[in-house]
Amino acid sequence: MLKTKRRRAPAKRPARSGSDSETERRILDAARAVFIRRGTAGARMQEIAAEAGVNQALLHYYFRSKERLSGAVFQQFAQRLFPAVMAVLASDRTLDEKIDALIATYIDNLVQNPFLPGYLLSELHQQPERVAQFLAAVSGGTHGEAIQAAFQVIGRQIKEQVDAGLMRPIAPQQFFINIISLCIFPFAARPMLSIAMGMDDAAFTRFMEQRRWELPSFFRSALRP
Amino acid sequence: MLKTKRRRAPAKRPARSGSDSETERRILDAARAVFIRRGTAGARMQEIAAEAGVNQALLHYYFRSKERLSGAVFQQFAQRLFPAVMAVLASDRTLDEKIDALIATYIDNLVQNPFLPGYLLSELHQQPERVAQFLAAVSGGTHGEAIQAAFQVIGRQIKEQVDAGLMRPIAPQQFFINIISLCIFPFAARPMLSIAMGMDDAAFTRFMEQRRWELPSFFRSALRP
DNA sequence: GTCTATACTCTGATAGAC
DNA sequence: GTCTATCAGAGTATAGAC
Repeated sequence: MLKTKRRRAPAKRPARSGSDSETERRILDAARAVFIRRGTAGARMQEIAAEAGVNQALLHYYFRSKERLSGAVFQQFAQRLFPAVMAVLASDRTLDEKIDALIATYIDNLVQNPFLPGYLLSELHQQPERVAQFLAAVSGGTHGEAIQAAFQVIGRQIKEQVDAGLMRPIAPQQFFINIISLCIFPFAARPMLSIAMGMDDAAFTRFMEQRRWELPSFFRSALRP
Repeated sequence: MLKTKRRRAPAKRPARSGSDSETERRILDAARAVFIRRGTAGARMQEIAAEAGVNQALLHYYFRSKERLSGAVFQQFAQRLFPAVMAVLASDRTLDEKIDALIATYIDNLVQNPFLPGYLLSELHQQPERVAQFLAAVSGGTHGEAIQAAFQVIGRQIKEQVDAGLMRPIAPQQFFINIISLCIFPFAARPMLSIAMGMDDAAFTRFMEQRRWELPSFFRSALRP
């Protein structure tokens, strides 16, 4: 006998033309919360339904499948931080100003969304198909050209500083990754740090406030000639 | 009618007295590989069995449940890097020597286990019960006293340098987290970086070689007065 | 110790009433 | 649009032969 085809054909979908319905928004909010704390693989549709205060069938009515729902959530999260960072990189500010702005942008955003790094890193680590989705989400059709262009600008600005004897040479990639490492890692590793250093929530908050203040000079100092 | 009790009572377990059997080792190797690439929630016992070249029943013969198998794997990974780092922190080297040794220890180990950070961060992020297990694994009965002691030593060493006018002041926690951020984050974020900066495997390797070489002076420079 | 066959539970998804 | 009831498949775990 034949195995039944894995899943049925697509069917009607809610109009979605005008504004998203209140219910749809509630479901998305709940989905964000649950996917972020369990990861896509560990999340249960039932838990999302309960958190949204609706029943499980409605999730499928609005989003058709767990796959699509998790995709929608990932998409939103992937776009959360990137545009602001790109705006800074591509702006016409000086390199020093960009350093300050990058650190402020990252830390201020992540204090609002402390679990974003853990979620995104986990998803990208565990689900290779997310990689393409991430690229599409962040580059919005530009195929990463904007990113490469931004790096060229940074590279030029670094060279100017180096030639003027104001900075030691560093590859733009190392420059950028040093900044985001210092900003993002403490959030991604928060559970580990909480253990190793005995930090409760309040201590972590104080720690990040101090960090937001000290990082710019730490980083600039590192690049003095 | 009664619902049957969730799971049966425990039963016999393999002797495990002497050396681990060849099969048990093969299963653990396969489990490590699968858990690291799918995460605990996303891993399938069947995939582990296939990768080990045995069948699924054997996994339960040796490890009784997915829960225990994943616990054993997590335990091993949690201990992988920590002892070496603690040894450096607690040694009687100078602060400068410790900086070099920490960076070398982290990067050399992670080059061998590039997916370790992503796995550990994901697990700790998604499974709160892992937190206690992690603490137990890394502190091996010392209840974190060794960690706190190591931080006190670092704090004292920093103070000596500061008093001698050789270093700008920094909290030991910020000092340590700066180092591990710069070392660990690029591995944890490798999928993201590969996209954003168009790095293939070879490029990433070159990038980390350069980094291993440059980070010590970058970091020391950051702390110059 | 290792295998095959199977029991049992969970979970995503659908049908159909309202 | 929303709910209840239910299905079908996936997934873990066990029984029992060898």
